[in-house]
Amino acid sequence: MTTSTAPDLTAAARLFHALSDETRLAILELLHGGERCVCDLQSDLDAAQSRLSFHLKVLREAGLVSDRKEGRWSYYAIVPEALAEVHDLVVGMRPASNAARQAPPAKVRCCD
Amino acid sequence: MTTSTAPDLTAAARLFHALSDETRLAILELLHGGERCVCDLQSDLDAAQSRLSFHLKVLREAGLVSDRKEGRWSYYAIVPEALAEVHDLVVGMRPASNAARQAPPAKVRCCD
DNA sequence: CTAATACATCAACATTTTTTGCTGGGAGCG
DNA sequence: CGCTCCCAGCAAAAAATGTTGATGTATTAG
Repeated sequence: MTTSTAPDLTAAARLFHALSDETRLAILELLHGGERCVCDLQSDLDAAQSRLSFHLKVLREAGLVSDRKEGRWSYYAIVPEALAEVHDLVVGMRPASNAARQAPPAKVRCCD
Repeated sequence: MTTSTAPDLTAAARLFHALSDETRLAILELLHGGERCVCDLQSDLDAAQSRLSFHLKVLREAGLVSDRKEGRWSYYAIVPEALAEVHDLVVGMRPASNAARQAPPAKVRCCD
């Protein structure tokens, strides 16, 4: 109820930040089809291993992907819940449909 | 459906980047209720004018907000279409529901 | 055990992004 | 006009990011 639409800007910013890089979006795109190990991504994206590791870490810390170790491989996958959260954030931003023009009326001084 | 899921990562990254900053998210939150002039934002966010100007520029160039000049004020407002675009991007990322585990099967060498 | 593979992590750098302070222009008031 | 207010833009400093190469640690093969 009182839960105004102020859902922790910091967390939101972190999520969007994780999505704000081409390499990371490319990774997510590859993960779209399902789990992948780092070396797969490495060859598909033709990116240095340490670079991928870095970006995967960002995605992981943002909660957007999960990692699972099996033998000597690490499999990464998208965390649907995180995307759902992003989804909700975006939806929550839409102006109240007919968002009253906030009446910029007879103002003489703006900031008092 | 030739619409491959590769909708220009660059454009997507640019949009998400604009959303990846707390100040900018705070601005959007204020604009949620409708149009606002810069000085309103300035007092509400307690941020330096030039700082706001900078962030508003980022949001504007990303197409997320529009600006309208009236008298000596500049009113900014959310561009719903842009949010819709972001929305679509997020939706398009969801793994194919039961995303086949991509079968990480009997591998001996990973990257050939 | 030794060697090779799959990854994470670290330090050093190059780049980019933000912040801050200042300048200037357009708009309205007295 | 002269003055004040609103706001964009720029230069320099500060902070955050991404890249690269090297090193370290499990895990598995021979």
